[in-house]
Amino acid sequence: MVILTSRADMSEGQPTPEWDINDAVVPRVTSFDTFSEWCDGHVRRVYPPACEEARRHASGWAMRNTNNHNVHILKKSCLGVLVCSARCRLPDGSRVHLRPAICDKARKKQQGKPCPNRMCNGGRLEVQPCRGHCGYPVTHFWRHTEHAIFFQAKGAHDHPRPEAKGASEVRRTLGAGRRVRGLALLLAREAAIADKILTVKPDKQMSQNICTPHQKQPPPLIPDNQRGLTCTCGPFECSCRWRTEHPTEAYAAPAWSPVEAQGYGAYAPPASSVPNLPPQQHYDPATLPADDIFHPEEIFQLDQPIRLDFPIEETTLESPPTFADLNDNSRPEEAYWLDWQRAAGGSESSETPSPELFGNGYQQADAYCEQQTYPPQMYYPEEAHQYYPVENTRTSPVMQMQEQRYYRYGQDCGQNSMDMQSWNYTDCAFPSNDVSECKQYYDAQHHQTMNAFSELL
DNA sequence: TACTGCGGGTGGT
DNA sequence: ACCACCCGCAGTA
Repeated sequence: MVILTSRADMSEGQPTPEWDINDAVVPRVTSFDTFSEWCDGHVRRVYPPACEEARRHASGWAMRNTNNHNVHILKKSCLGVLVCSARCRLPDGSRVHLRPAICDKARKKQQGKPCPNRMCNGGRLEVQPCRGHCGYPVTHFWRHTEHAIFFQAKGAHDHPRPEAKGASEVRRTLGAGRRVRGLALLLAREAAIADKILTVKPDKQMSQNICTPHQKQPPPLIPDNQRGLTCTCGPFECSCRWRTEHPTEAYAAPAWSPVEAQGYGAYAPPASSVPNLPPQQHYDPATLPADDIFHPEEIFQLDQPIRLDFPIEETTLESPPTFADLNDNSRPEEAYWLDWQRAAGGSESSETPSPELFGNGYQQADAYCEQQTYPPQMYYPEEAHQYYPVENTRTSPVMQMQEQRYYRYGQDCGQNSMDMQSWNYTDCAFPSNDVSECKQYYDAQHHQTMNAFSELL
């Protein structure tokens, strides 16, 4: 069995192999990266063939298959994130960011549904498209060889992370049900959800997925930096639960303006560092009332026309259509649902606050290709050590440099290392005549990254 | 019902 | 030529 090592362990002092997903031949590697489902920025990774997540081309981002007419390279493009058209805020200051359905039909059904946030005034769900790659959606590329699975991401997501895939899956899996009552039940269900994820779908962990089994850890139901908090107020009423995660400044962010909210702007993605997760809180799922299952995706099943624009009707203003209202619901359910998506989707992202918290920290994403900010803007300088690791650096596994073996679409062939493809910045989607421009920008940003990083060390 | 991968096809650059 | 994107199909869960 191949012993997998994290890149952090092996990158130091090692030459960086250069390859591009489109290279005719890709290097054969002996060490692999740890799987991360939240890759952001221009990232290259190599996973072992046995890595289940890699085999499934898993991603925390909502990636849909894109036909690139290349049977050897699977291409996926980011669908963005489902947000509230009113950019409403939860009590903790964060915003709604759900996972868009991959299926076009299902995604269209999602759009136009009332924002599940009861505190939202007339907001409706809409897809915030990803424009993180030169104005186009971030793309992921997967390429399989006999000995490795190559992954390459192009572009930096300019939107918050959607809820993790597991959240929506679990909601679906849990099936129809009714309501939850009270915080204890909410918490218990959170635990049950995580338990379900870890037991029923062990290969679909939402947190930092590490291919090495001994490194696999369950996602925290409550982020580490919140775990110490205990309160008895409900998630929507609670004003303390999430506070430690977000500095006060986050709440001083200017109110969202429709004019300037065409997008969230450049999103500073967190590094996918492997958190040291404390033991899970344990709740016995068996204690959950079987008929009390909350069914959040009901909001996507509402039989109402899809609205591409979101006119705010008077009645809407007076009585905002919310999930609770539409379902004769009480507050805790929706609170829980949002809490749920935060807990599930935020298992890793909770390591870093959702970027919408930062308000003016966002940059306008209108500049062509300028949202490719490397490094990500430091919203929390004090946590720079956490944010700056390898995720947005050009990374690659260590190769055997002595006897390079290359694959030509699966064919194994020996090759001199001098023939290695160099990183020629064609990973930028610029047309060929714009590559140099992109390269200059990339170079500048890369140097910026290194300088900033070295200062932090 | 939705996810996923595949592939034909279209339109823009 | 390359790109994003649309659509339908089939297999799967």
